[in-house]
Amino acid sequence: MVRAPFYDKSGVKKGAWSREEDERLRDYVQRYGHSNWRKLPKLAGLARCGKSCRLRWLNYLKPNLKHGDYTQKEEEMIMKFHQELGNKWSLIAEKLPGRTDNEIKNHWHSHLKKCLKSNDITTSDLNSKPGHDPLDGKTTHQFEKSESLDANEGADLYHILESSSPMSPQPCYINEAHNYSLTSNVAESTMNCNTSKEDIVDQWVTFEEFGSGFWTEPFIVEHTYTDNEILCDEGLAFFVPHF
DNA sequence: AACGACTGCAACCGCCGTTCG
DNA sequence: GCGAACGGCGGTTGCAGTCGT
Repeated sequence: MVRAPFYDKSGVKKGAWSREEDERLRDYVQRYGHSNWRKLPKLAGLARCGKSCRLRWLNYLKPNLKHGDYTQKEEEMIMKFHQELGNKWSLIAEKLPGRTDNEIKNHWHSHLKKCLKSNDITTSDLNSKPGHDPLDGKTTHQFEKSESLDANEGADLYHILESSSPMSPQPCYINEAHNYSLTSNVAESTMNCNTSKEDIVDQWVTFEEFGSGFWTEPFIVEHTYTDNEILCDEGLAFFVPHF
């Protein structure tokens, strides 16, 4: 899937990163920060160039990153923002917490571009119907899946967006009153919706209190949420059911 | 089972803007 | 003002895995 590791003529290592290199880089950045990427590999004992280290950190090692399946909401957001911003992947990535510009760009080229093309979506389609599924009634392999989720038109949606990777645990807050949790980076935008900060924070407990089964236990949805409850302005909320 | 075509994605490359001496 | 150093960004590439024949 990735380039095989090799050394260029100046002795700089290229290609796939090993687990050991990842650990070295993560340890160094978490301990000392990354004030100078150019000097970092030398100081961290890595045979990589600074750019490579920076890329690896931003796209893979940085905490709070999400990897893997995109939700329908995320895909809609990517398409909408791409219509507005063009190939400004870094700006689009800012709108999707946990996603990197590289990952969004890849996903766009491998999935969404084809969908958009085959469905012949126009800018007006995407902009004129905020909150409405712009691909309603169209069928591609990507969105047939989504449609099946929303089979009951007008009904509340079940949205479970994956949280951070177990490889990079982060503080996670549980709202006992509503049986879901919010990751810290989206709490602000969610609070703007309909709840005061105190209303939420007082009832949260930390992720550590879950215990070790968190990442292996299946999620059970006990409550449903509308689009508006989940998506507020530019922030995404990540819901985790209460155990 | 074998093989070629296709896909997905991590990583590389080169350009551009900013900062600093 | 100028040039070097650096960070950031978007486009592109390489290749393992998957799919189709």
